[in-house]
Amino acid sequence: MVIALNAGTLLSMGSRVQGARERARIEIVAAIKAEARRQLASDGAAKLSLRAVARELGMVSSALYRYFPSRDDLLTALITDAYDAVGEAAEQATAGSGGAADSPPARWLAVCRAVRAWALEHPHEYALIYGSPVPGYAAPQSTTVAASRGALVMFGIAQDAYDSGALREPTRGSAAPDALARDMAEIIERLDIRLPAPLVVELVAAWSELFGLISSELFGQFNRVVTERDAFFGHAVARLADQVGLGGGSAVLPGE
Amino acid sequence: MVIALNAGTLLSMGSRVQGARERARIEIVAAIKAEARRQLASDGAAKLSLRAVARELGMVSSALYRYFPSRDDLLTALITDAYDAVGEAAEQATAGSGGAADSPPARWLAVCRAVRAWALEHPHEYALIYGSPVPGYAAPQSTTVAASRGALVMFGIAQDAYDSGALREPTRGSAAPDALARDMAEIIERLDIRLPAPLVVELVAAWSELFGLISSELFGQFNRVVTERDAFFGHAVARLADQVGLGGGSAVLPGE
DNA sequence: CCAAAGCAAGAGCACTGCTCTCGAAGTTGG
DNA sequence: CCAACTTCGAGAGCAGTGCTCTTGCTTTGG
Repeated sequence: MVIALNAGTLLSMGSRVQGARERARIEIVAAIKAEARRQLASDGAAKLSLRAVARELGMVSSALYRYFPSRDDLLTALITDAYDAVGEAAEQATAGSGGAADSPPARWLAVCRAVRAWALEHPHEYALIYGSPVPGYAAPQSTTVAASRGALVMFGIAQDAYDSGALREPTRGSAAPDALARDMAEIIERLDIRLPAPLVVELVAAWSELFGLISSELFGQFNRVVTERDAFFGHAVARLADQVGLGGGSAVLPGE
Repeated sequence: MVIALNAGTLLSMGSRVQGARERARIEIVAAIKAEARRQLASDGAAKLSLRAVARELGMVSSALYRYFPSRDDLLTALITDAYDAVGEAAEQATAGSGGAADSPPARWLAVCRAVRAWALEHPHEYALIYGSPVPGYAAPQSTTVAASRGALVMFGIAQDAYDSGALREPTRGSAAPDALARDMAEIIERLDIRLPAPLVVELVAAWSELFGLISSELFGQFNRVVTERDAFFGHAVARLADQVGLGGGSAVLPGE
């Protein structure tokens, strides 16, 4: 005896699911993604097989195409999820253990460590988003919002430090070239932050370099070169913090 | 009428090729690699197909297995070649235009630009070596020698600067943790350089971060974020130079 | 209650990496 | 010079892949 709910009501209620059909659909989509993630973790993106996923789920391969029109679409879904996961890891790192009360350098370090930890735990998912993009495949627009989540955390830390005056101007070396002003203005507006453009340049560079450090470790560039990875990463990341004006001078970093 | 040459003589003469058979073999191997590189450039590593390579070369697919026992072996060969290519690009950047006579910061910048330029010209080959490793595949020991070629160039620049006293000690921020001393000693010995361990830590970090910058640009992380890529890269790399003690203070960088 | 839409299943196409066998070439020692 | 030996190319074949199309069945909604 279900009370009549027309489509309009449902739409206005947002996330409420109507029939058993749709309920089954989102469950199946979730099951497919879960199984795909499992195979991704064990064999890597290149060996992710639609047929194998279907087989494991007890369905025939062609049925899977009702939920994901192609293999790349499945991968895109996983990519978006991965961006969300690393973004959430970063956010939780600032929220936890004192959270915003901690000093900006400590939060910076915590976020970097959290991102690295996530990457080490989910190497193939990390490779999916920060490694080489699959075949000729270009990440669709939809992923960009999820992608900026992590960066936003870093920018938030810098914003707090800047607002409280704890940020040293990063004027060492040559200043940021004027050509970048337009790009930075765009970023500042889109992320709704209030920071000077030169600082944003440093932040973007630091964010990018952070993934250089993580990728190098994860993709084997440090094999037989760096064995004390925790110590190396901690030091390098502290230097990145210094580069953007955090943690220099009097502030004492919780060192290795 | 061929003068008798036994195996010993040939071995002692090194690269001399004997029969038409071996001559043909190295030619065919080269042709296979060339065609594979062509397909790599157009379709990416994941779509590199042994059958397609063979087809294009007018041979049957099974014949190809006489030269490369598996697809991964072909990829390994391409990886080694790619490491060599980027290493050579880096070396030529220091050799050309004044070469060692140029100031260390200028050479540093030139090398970074050369590596980036090579990456932009050969994105798929770059992805092969600095992107996510293919499937579950671990790069064999043989690639490590070629891999260190590029890093060696950077270390050489730092060495020259250090020897001539032009290097500022990079003591800003926290010092490198002691745990890294062992790793750095190993690097110093293997690369036959004479630099203090803390400096080597900074160099390794900078080398790693350099590939973060390049990978971010190449793998789409800068899409709709940074459009003035030359300017951004130049600035970020100059800051990396500063980080390792090059180019700070009085030296004037040929800025953007 | 019945048409419409969503769905699973199967067959099938073109492709892949890789193995095995079988003759034809090339190489080498007597 | 020729017989034994090795290397090679070609073909067939296996197991797997992404993806499409058709055929019925079930759920849904007017």
